[in-house]
Amino acid sequence: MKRISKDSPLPLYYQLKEILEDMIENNILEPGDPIPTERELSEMHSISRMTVRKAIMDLVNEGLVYREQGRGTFVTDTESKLKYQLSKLKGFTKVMEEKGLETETKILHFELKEATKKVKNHLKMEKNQVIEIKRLRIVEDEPFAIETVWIPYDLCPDMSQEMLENNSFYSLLENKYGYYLDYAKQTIEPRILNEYESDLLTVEESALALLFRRTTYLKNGRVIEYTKAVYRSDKYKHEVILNY
Amino acid sequence: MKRISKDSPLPLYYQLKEILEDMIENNILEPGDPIPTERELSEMHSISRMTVRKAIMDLVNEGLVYREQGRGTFVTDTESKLKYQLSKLKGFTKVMEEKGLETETKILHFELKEATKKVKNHLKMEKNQVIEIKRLRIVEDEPFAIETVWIPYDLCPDMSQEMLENNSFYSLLENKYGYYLDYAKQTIEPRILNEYESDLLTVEESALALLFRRTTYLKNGRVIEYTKAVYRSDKYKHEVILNY
DNA sequence: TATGTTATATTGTATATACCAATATTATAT
DNA sequence: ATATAATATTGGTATATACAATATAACATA
Repeated sequence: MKRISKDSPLPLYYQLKEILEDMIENNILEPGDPIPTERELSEMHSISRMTVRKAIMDLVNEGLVYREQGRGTFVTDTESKLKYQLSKLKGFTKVMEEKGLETETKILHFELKEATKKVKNHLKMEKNQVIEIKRLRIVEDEPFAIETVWIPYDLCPDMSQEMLENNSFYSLLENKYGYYLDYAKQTIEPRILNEYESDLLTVEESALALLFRRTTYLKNGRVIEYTKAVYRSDKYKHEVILNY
Repeated sequence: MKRISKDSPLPLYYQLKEILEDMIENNILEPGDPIPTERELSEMHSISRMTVRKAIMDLVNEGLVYREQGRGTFVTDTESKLKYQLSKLKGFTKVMEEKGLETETKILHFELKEATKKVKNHLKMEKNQVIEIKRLRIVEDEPFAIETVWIPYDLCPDMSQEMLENNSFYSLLENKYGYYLDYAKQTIEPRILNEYESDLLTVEESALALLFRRTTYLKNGRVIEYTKAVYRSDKYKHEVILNY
């Protein structure tokens, strides 16, 4: 097992957090299991109990464990973990992956072009160049959604079709460009498919669908994408979790 | 201003938290403003810096303030507060109220009846009696949505139409019955209105709408309501915030 | 004027310690 | 066998202290 190093530049509480996260991730600690007590962890790793508490409180805030005074600290059960994760911003591929579904993406269109006024507005940008990408999302060999994404050219000047074919957009942003995602505003509307769309999605014309519009912000405040996506409604039910 | 009492049964950090929350609520501390430094608060209230930190860290986790090492602690700006609040479970009236819109509710139907199998399933209950309520939601004098709610009779045996006419459902649950709401699962689908619905909503027949199905859970794990609601889509755009 | 340095203020991390509160367990009395 | 009391365990609150990391302002120097 990983151990805590006092020489590491990482804070001690953070190292402990990682250790516990790993154990939960790898099911060494299973949902419902108690984790070692504060005093045990403190002795085990030769760090103070207060430092242990800091690590555990972080995990509580992240929803991985919960505490009961007098009883102990326990790994959150999967049901509640799902509840926690469902209101998070995640890419299409990742969402489907977590449901155990196989996905495929066909890029229908990849173009560097002048931004229309509307798109510029959504992207809150000065310059005029945007990358426009149209993709067909396929789940378990069935066409599922049509996405059109606009990205400010100056934020990803060397983005290519090939890169997108081999990586998810969000992972590119994080790993290649070093951007930190913050949040997205999304609106949902009902929609009747036009001929082009129903054709691509292999449903009868004028079928019902959901239209999502999403504007995604980086930590630095800039808009990194504006996306319009139509999801066929016969195969897909949009689900959200609302916490009180 | 409120002061901290060492004799209070409430923890010191909690009292400080309330004081700061009040100051933010009443705009004594405005969005973007720095709050007093940890050492200042520590001296002002004669409590230790660590206790001050605990109070502030709670506020950070609740999204009311954010911290920058070396600079200070600042009141979250309204934009981010909105972002934080939008993924919360709230009643219809409260949501509209916060947007500054006037609402009205007409109860179309209030009945104690046998639950159908589907409803029983959604409510995860043993007994058969449910209260079925149908309401027309009106915003700024325009019909907006039609809601049908099913509530397990045993959880609210003395619920009456009159009570609902004078209070919001969620506030009744909290204040009259002492139930604690936990979270809700909600699905969203596109829908074409039938004659009855389009009539009530005063839109042309077969207009587009959004159908929400919501199952709400209490802290004790029981389902308190199953709701189906159709919202007209010409006046209403459903908006959600996704955090990364 | 520009640039690097120093001082200062702020939050962040970490320890040691003490006692409190809630719960679980064990021992005891009936 | 069952209730009650005592004890141990576990997380919760609170203090005092020291040093690290970061940001800003003041200052010195080329």
